[in-house]
Parts: sequence; structure tokens; C-alpha cells
Amino acid sequence: MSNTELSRAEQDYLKAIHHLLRKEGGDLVGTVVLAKWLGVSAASVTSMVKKLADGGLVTYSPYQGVALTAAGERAALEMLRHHRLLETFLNQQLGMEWHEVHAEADRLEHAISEELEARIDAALGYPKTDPHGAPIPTKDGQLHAPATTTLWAAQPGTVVQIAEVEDEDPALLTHLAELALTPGALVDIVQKGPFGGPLFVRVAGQEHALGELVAQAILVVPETHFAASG
Amino acid sequence: MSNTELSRAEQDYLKAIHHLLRKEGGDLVGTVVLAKWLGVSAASVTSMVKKLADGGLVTYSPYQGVALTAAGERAALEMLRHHRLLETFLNQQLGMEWHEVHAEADRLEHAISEELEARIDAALGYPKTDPHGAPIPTKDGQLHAPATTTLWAAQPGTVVQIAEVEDEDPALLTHLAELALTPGALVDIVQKGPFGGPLFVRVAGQEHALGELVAQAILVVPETHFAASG
DNA sequence: CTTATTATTTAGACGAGGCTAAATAATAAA
DNA sequence: TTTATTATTTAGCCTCGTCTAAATAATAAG
Repeated sequence: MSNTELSRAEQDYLKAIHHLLRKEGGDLVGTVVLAKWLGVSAASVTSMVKKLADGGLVTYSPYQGVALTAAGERAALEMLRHHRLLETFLNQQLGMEWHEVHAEADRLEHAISEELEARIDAALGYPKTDPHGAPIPTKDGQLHAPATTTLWAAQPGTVVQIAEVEDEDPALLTHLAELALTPGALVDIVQKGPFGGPLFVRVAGQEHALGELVAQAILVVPETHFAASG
Repeated sequence: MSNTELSRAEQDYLKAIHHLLRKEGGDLVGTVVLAKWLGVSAASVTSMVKKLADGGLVTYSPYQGVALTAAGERAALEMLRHHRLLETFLNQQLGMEWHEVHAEADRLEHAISEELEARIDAALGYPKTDPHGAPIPTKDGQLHAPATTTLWAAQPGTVVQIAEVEDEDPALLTHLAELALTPGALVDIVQKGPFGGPLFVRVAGQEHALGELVAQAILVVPETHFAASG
């Protein structure tokens, strides 16, 4: 209802809630999880979450957790749209490296106007995904993500295609790029060692053994033919 | 000495001090002038200025005014460089209007990394001036501005060339663009009415009568032949 | 079912950056 | 030179977003 501008901190909280709800799958996210993700104390989270609840941006059940209202989701998706458009722009138009764009976009996403957002979108030809394969929310708040699993969960003996990789850790991204584990790549799932042992995959003609952390950071879809979808 | 990151507010104060020292010509700028420019109370200025003085960024003489130290000047010029590179980029690469870029750059200038600054600079071909004709400080903090006067002070009967126009007021910029009073334009100074009466000029074949406020917002140099300088 | 452990909230404080109102210094006018 | 005016500073308060320490709720272990 109240139409005050959201502060940077409020925007960051909404973005974090959205991210964690999606990642962890549940329908509520807890104070400590949020605090860890944001690099902030749990007490700080409690008070901010109350403020956001007062503003109608989240629903808050004490001791249970927090979720986004429609208004909160809208705001979070707008930030996410800014973020992913910026990542794409920085990468494609300004030649910034894959692993650099996340941090830069994190700062810029709060500062760009709707006008600039639109011009960036147009300059890029209205892209559907960012450099890490993540879908870019539409202007009207639709986020259409394909149904994915993690590479870690993929069936040995099958072939999958990389849809998206986590973009938060620059070092991980550099590593993935060296291994050619980038969106669009086709990956043979060779075999999985027992007891959490490494996952053996073949990509771009090379075989690699991947640890769980790496394989969990990669989202894949079953192999498909390259259809000119649309 | 202390190498803490400057806050947004600190950066804005340094930028304002730099701007006002240049504009007003004096060697000290007063609390109230600064307060008006920043849209803040004089009391707020006093306390911030003290903090900046503690940090070695300004010299502060109570009841006299404030000036920049070398470190403060460096920081101010870095912001100015960001600002003007961004204005140029938004205008040239993204097609934003002349009058829109100032406000957008004011928000973005605090958020861009040195890396991004360098890439924007390169993408533009290392420009020397922004869309309003203002010189862009170099990476090492040189600001080489030509010696200008205001259009208001120009001698009737002479021809001058517009070097730069004030960029803060979008409405003024729109007006100037309609009158073809843009950087590079050659202007015949026809005559100046008495007692602060309007200034009659001819530009692009049209004659216009300009009020003092407008004519003061335009910086000019004596007519020169277009030399392929460099 | 009782006890540890962990998650969460409450209470109280702090620094940043702003504000108003009152006091004081500097300057202009008489 | 005295008085009025304006510029500046001081004092005290406020909100935002954070923190730590202590209290309480929820959950897991025995």
C-alpha cells in the first residue's frame, strides 16, 4: 500500500529472501539462514523483517520464517531483472569477464532508472538469459525458468545440457570456464563414485572428476535437440 | 592518510566543494552556500566538514570556509571523471537524451568500479569532453579546462564558440537544444540591452534574445578555426 | 518426558547522516 | 561605534541499519 521508495537494504533483503526461497525449495526462510546469506546478525534480520512485514512486502510468522507477498515478489524480481540485464550488458557490450559481472551488477542494480533499464534491454536485443544462463525476469514480473536438476543429481549414463551456473563465486566461475562447463554445454554423465565420491563427466571431449560443491552449482536439463524455440 | 572507503555522502560533499570553488572562483566555500547546493541544513554541513577535515580531505577554518586538500581534490576529480564518462556513455552508446544523463550519472557514479570505468573509457575511444562540453578529468587527476567566459560576458560584435553548458537543469538543457546552443556552436554576439536587458545572439541562422540566467549557463571561448587538435 | 541444543526474538546500544532551535561570530548599516 | 543582519556553530534529538548480550521458543537427544 504505502508507496515509499525502498531503501538499498530493503531491496537486498527482498532479493535474498527470493533467492533463498527458490534455492532451498521451502515456502518459508528462517532468520539465521537469511542472516548468514546477507552477512548480518540474526537480530538485524528480525528487525528488518518486521519492517518489511509492516510495509506489506513479506509475511512474517515469528519463530517460523518469512515469505514474500505479491508486492515483495514484484520488487525482488525487479531487482533481479536489473541485476541480470546488467550482467549481460557488462559481459556482452563492455567485454567484462564472466566472473566479474556479478559484483559489479550488485552495486549498479540499485542505481539504474527504469529508463536506463529499458535502453539496456533494447541494446541487448531483449535477451532471455544472462551470461550464467539464469533467466531474466520480464518487465511485468514473469520469471520463466526451465525445470532443472543439479548436475550432481543427474543419472549416470545420460547426457544433459547445462542450463545455468551459480554466479556468486568468481573463483568457481573461473574454474567452470576452464572446464568448459558453461551454459549450453552438453555433458556426458560417466559415473558417480560411491559415498559422495566425485562425479565423472565428459564435456568438450575432456573427462573431469567433479566434487559435490561444483556439481551442485550447475543446473542442467535432459539433453534436447537444439530447437529454434520461439 | 587513513585509507577507508569514502561514503556516498562524503563523496557528494567533496564533489560539491569542488564544484562551488570552481564556479564561484574564491578559494574558500562557505557553509550556507554548500548547504543550499546540497539541499541540506547548514548544521549538517558543519558536522560533515569537520569529519572530512579529520580525514585529511579538506582544510576547514571555522567561520571562514572550507577548501580541498590534495587528497580531497583527487577524490572529487575521480567522481567527476566517473560522472562525465557515464554521461558520455549514456548519451552516445545508449542514446539517452542530453537532459536525462546528469541525474542518471549522479546515481551511477558512486557504484562503478575502476575496471568498469576503464572499459567505458575505452568503449568511447577515450573522450576528452562529455555531452555538455565539460572536460573529463584524466585517470591521474588532470582537469584541463580551456579558459572560458560566460556568454553573458561576451563582447557584442564578436563571434564566440560554445565550449560548455551547465548540465544540472534538464529543462534548461532542453531549451538550449531547441535554440541550437550546444557545445561547438558558433554564436554572433549581436547586442546587449541596457540595464541587464536581454542579450541578442545569432546562432545557426536564427536570432534569439537570451536572459541573464540562460547566458550565464553557457561558457564560451573566442572564435577559433576548427583545428584538428591532436 | 526431560534435558541439551539450536533458532529466534527482545533489550539496549552505536555510528552515520540528517534535523531544529538556540547561541555566537562576522559583517553591514546607521 | 553601536546596532541590525546574516553566517556559522553548538546542543540535542531522530531514523536507519547495524551490533552484542540475554531471554525465550522450538527441536533433537537421551
